Amino acid sequence: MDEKQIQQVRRFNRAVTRRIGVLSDDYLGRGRPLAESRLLFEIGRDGADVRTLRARLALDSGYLSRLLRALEARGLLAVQPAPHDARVRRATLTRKGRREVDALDRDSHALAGSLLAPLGEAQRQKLVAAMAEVERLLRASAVEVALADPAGAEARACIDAYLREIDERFEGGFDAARSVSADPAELVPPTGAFMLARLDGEALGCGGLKLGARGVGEIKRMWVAPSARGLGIAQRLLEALEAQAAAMGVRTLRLDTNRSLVEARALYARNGYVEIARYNDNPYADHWFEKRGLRPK
Amino acid sequence: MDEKQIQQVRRFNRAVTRRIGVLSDDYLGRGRPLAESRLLFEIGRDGADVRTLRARLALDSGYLSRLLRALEARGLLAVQPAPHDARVRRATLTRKGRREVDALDRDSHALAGSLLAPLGEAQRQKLVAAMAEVERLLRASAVEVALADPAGAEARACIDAYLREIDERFEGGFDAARSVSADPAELVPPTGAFMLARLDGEALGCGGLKLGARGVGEIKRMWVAPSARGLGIAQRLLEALEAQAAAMGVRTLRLDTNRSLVEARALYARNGYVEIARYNDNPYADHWFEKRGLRPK
DNA sequence: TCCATTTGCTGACTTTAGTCAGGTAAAAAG
DNA sequence: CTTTTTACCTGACTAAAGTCAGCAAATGGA
Repeated sequence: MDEKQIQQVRRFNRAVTRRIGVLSDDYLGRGRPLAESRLLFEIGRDGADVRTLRARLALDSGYLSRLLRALEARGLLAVQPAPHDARVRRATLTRKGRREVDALDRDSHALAGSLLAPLGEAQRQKLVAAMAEVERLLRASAVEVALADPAGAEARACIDAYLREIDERFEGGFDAARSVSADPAELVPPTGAFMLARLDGEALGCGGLKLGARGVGEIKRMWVAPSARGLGIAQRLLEALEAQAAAMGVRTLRLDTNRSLVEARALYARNGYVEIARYNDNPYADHWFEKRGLRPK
Repeated sequence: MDEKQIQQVRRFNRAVTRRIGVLSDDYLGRGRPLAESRLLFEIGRDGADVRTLRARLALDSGYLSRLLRALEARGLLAVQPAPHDARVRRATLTRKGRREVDALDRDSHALAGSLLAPLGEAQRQKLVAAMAEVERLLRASAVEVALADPAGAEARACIDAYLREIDERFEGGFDAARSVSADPAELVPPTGAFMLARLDGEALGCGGLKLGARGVGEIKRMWVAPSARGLGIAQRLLEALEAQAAAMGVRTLRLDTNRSLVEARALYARNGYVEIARYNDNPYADHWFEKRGLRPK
């Protein structure tokens, strides 16, 4: 990795945590402990389960409980058992609590404004654009790709979303029964593998690998959530699948795809897949690709 | 101000404080209080005066003293009177302290690397470029422009730097005695005004205003430190001087400039100054500008 | 039905961060 | 040669943040 790049990231970290960190502590403190402000903010207008809050704010159970009691005592929120499971408790803001959150919101707004205010319009636009880019790429960098159980809840959600999407995009829709199989049961060792991409624990992409005979494997079920496209996630899923395939003895990877999936074709072409003749009778496929010469690293 | 811009800044703040803020606290904590880590880092390999540390870290005198004692007790640093002034005390790292800072340094390096690692080279380059842009513009946004005493230490330093620079840049050098006067004494009310631009308390730009007869004022001593150019500081100094001039009854602003100061001419042209005939006998001036119709807002 | 697990709460801590009111020595000002 | 200011330190606080062990209710599976 380039040393200059790392130096720039470090300068950025220092500059931004100083400027923004300190400012937002001041702004959002509002005379109340920061942890309480963050908690109010995180509960938000719709309320939230205590366990969700614990996970999102990474707080100790005891500490969080105490914070909730303190805010409850001041009439900012109420905690009740959740309807579906009485062990779980749900925190909701009172009217007074919502007013407080509104005030926090205004402060956060003012903080953002105070960063932009000294700049001229041209500089503002540049700053905002650069911030959007940094945010986008930090999101991309936080995505984790890992092996997962294709029968698990997250995997099923991804696969369902994938099937719904191609049913919409393919001319004439899509019926899994008429296509080539890729059951969850096939996508586990020793007959295959399955990868999930997660951001902050939420699954937003997947890809499957199905092993065939004589060192040939097939890529199936490649999908990325629409909200997360353009972050290079498909690329990383593909790389992970290739590495996994190679480790499982695959030397040649194949895949088929529909003419409506333009981005997918571009992805495969970029990664050294070349178009070949039809190798299966999948009625939904219009293009067939192959990449030879995979090696375990 | 554009609401969308503010929303983007807020999203950025959230994303960055979550991703980077939390990460760097974890990384740089290293089992020791964060304040101590920051202090070690700030002392650095060359050591630093205690008062400098106090200013840079914005710490209470007593608190800082205690932090220094704690690190001293663990043999990480030594504090001695400074040679030139025995009230001032200078903190320097011991060998053990330097090893600690090296470790912190490695961690910070690793943190930066961990942000870049999941990305491909193209994304990395984009991220690093966007970070540099954000950092640059946040610096610009943190610059404060305010009236200052032109005889004060900071102002004198800026004016001296200005004179040295034009002595270098003008063909044949520059001799203040042969030019039009702009003594500090003239640049205070009621005969003038003086503005300083500061970043984190450090002066890095100035501009003077000298009042003449019949609502005519003259801009003098416009200068920005080379390290801070390209941030739009001159623009903000000029705007501040114009506002001040208008408030003091000026309706027409003039200035002269040397042919070697190309950026300055562009600045004035951009701001509605039009070139006029020679209005003084300054031997160093090659261009004369004027802006009419100033109004107090 | 019983028992392990999950979820959240309480009490009793510790550590970290930060503030404030003096006090002392050195240097600068008068 | 005083007086004032500067720079730093110490002691005595407080508030915020966080940790840990143990407990009790609800739940789900054996």
